[in-house]
Amino acid sequence: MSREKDIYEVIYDIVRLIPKGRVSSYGAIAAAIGMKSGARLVGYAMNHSHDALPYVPAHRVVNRNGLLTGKHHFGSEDAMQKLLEQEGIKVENDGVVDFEKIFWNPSEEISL
DNA sequence: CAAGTGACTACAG
DNA sequence: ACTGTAGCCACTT
Repeated sequence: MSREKDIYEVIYDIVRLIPKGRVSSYGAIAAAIGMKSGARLVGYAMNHSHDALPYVPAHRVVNRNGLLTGKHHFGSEDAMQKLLEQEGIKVENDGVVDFEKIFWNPSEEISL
């Protein structure tokens, strides 16, 4: 347990910064923190996000295709889709509708 | 120190 | 178009 902020915590912060009604991709977040090829790390971090506090809206994070690849980790396969729909995001065939339109780029927010 | 893991991404067949 | 394999990074044991 390092006193320093682990990369995971940084990822959690990014995910928490995702505004309601928007979604982001693992690769985008990874690139935002400087690991443009560390998409897997983001996914791995999300897996631990269940212990992260405050709550991490991991349901707003999808793969590059906009597919709810991590829905299985929410306990119920419909849980993630349900959460997204509650935020006004339409989900169809396990994929976010208009993903490119509601896509939130963390790099732009972080650079600010 | 080395090997294993994972909610990804890209390229090849 | 779809399936399979490889590369990638940081953390854990």
